[in-house]
Amino acid sequence: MPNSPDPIEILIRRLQRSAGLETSELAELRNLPVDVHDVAKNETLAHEGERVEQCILLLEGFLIRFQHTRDGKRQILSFYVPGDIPDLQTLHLPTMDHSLATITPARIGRIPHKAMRELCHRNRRVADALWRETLIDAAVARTWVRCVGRLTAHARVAHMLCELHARLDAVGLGEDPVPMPITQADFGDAMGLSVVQINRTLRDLREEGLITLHRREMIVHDLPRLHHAAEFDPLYLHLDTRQRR
Amino acid sequence: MPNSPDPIEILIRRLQRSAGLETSELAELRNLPVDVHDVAKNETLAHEGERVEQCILLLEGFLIRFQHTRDGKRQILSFYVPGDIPDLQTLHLPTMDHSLATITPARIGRIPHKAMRELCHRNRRVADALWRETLIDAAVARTWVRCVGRLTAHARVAHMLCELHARLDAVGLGEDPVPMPITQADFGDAMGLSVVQINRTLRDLREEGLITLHRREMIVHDLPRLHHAAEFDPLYLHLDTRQRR
DNA sequence: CGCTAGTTTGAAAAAACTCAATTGGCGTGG
DNA sequence: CCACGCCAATTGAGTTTTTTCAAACTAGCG
Repeated sequence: MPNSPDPIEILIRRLQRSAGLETSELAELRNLPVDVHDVAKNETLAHEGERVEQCILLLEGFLIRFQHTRDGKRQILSFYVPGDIPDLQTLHLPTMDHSLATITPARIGRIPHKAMRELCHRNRRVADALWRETLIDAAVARTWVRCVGRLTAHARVAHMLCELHARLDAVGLGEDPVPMPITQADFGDAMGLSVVQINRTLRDLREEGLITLHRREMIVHDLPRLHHAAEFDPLYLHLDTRQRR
Repeated sequence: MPNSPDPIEILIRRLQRSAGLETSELAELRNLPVDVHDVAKNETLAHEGERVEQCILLLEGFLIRFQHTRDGKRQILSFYVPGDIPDLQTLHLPTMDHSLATITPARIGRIPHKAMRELCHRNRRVADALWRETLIDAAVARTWVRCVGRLTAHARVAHMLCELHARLDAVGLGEDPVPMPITQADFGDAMGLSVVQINRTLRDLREEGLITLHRREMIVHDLPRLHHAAEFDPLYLHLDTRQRR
């Protein structure tokens, strides 16, 4: 795996999306202890019910958060892309109410809760920036509910692709071809659809000239029409602080 | 409408679920300015896209949070019961990415963001307790995704009833008959089902001897079997800090 | 070169939706 | 006090969407 940039710089870039932190605050962030690991594909990083003592900063690769049903079906609740902190909520809810797993080989940084809590208590602006990150994570989950509950299969799949594209774009991975190492089975478990339905929907989207998915990469042929098909409004991602709409 | 207890006491009781705040911190909370209003049924309190400057503390009645689809369908994202703070996330994401409305006559307290932010910056334990509340709200949304995405209609409806029961019970409203002023159309919009399907599912649950819904009240005949039918595990509500499971 | 994970397709079955009509409860105005 | 009107609940029936099952196909990888 290629050398990543300094993990803390990835965190800083994320928080600077909204926070406008000062030099002294950046210095504090740079003092955080980060334990970097490489993890294979399909490894579970934290199990539902488990109590965790550190947060994960995703440096490279893709993660999913999921729950199971009694009959063994899986519901994916979010995808995580580089720069995300998938379990930041454990800072105040240390018991996992879902599981976290890799879907690609990944590089992660672990930061102990203790260090993060101390930093938050020393510096309210950093705390607020982190709080804000957890709120965006929540906004994504809410919009996911609308997507699964009320959109057609066609719009649902398009919506997920729009969201992933927007979030990847925000970390500089939005240029064609966009990395999209997500199997059709994963898409199905994310949108509450069967693999068969996902396959047919992706074929429709391809035949409409919106996107092509091939070899773990996506080419977006017509983003405005894809957005329209998905009823996608990026407001809920709160990607910048400037007022929209 | 009958006189409520002091609004701030309702907030304090909520935060004390987990926080164990000290006398001085309670005094600070009691200094928060709260503007109490009565609101009629079916009033929208905040619209998607709007920027808000205060938080709402729900004192009496039920609220919903929802989004629309292009063809006018509605997806309810959460129900709120007395004691909840339905838009606490606006403290750091002031632009609403969904709407908030009453489904019953309600009494609400409005607390300016400014006062809450100042309190949070003076007192990190209060800030952490509020942060934790927003994280639980997020956990509820995530579990809602699993519910809508992967459970059968039968389990979905049962799950929603379990959640409402558990949350109402946590604020002392869980004794039979449980207040449940939610129409079948609302249930449908919440679980991504049609009214017809909700009606038939509720009939099934009644015929199985699990619950009776009548005149805006619910009687729970067999809570353990209802939990089982719903695949309900209250872990995600993080209702107490003691370790479960 | 063969294995495996993932994709693709067809066809029948199941779940849920829509449409349409009816019923019931309750508040309001006469 | 009763009739009307409205909102909500209920039921039947036909249709649509999506699932399930089964099988074939493809591509990367050891």
